[in-house]
Amino acid sequence: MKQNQLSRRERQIMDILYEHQQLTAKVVMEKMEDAPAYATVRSLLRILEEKGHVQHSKTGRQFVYEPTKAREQVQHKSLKHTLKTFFGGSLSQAVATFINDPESKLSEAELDELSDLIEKAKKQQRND
Amino acid sequence: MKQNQLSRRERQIMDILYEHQQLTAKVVMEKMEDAPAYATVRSLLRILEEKGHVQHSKTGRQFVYEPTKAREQVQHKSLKHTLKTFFGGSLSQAVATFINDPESKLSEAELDELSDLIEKAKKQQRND
DNA sequence: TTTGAAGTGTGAAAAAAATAACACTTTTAA
DNA sequence: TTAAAAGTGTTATTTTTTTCACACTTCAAA
Repeated sequence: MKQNQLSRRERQIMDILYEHQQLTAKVVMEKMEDAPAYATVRSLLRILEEKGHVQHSKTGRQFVYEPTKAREQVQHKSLKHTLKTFFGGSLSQAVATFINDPESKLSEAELDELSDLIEKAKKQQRND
Repeated sequence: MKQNQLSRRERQIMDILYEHQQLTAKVVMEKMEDAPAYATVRSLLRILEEKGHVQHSKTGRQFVYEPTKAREQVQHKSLKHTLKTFFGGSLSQAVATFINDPESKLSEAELDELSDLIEKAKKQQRND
């Protein structure tokens, strides 16, 4: 089976693992929406491991699972997909949506950080 | 079945529809990776319509499909999910990743647009 | 040193998803 | 005005996913 074609449950678990990096089957289960039985979660983790998406290490008698690919390798791809699908590929459109959402409430610190990033990028560009 | 629990193929088709807004079954098929038979794509579209994710109108004898929910209603949610899963919920972390990627090559115009957005957000915040 | 608590492994049944054949309908152009 | 081209609708089969019961293993403490 192809790498990217995760099923619904597989995707759900991978997202949880990427968010938290290292978890036991039990904790994964607790974080799942509409969680199935514990045995089921373990099965899914084992399948994900067979497919090479996940690896485990032992801590005492427990298995601790984590994604095999570093978050960094996946995050950019995921962001790009969201931008492509919903924002015509435009980062600024996405930022605008986010900023304008009353829920998001960016802190002043975060806004400053953003300014810095953009200033740096502008300078970078002038030097090319 | 629950709204958000789209299957792999359903998700794939919805993404294509959100990206392009209005498409016939044939064009959806062309845009699918590992596309199945035409009949299959039509079936999936009909299922998505039954579930309320998609609607169609007739143009001549063709059906033209589009998502029922406006892109705007969904895009923010999608972005938020990506930020949560891969960037600890931080917009600036995501922007940083994107800017630093050599592939992304933001235009000067886009950088300016971003500056503006952030300036406005800062002013807005001071007035709260 | 044994028993039970807390883990993991296996395999098979049930449910859901994916696929496509075939029947039906509408349009168009010969 | 008819036939064939280009659509859509239905339904059944196959494949994949999801589920979990039960067997097995390991550790810890009585």
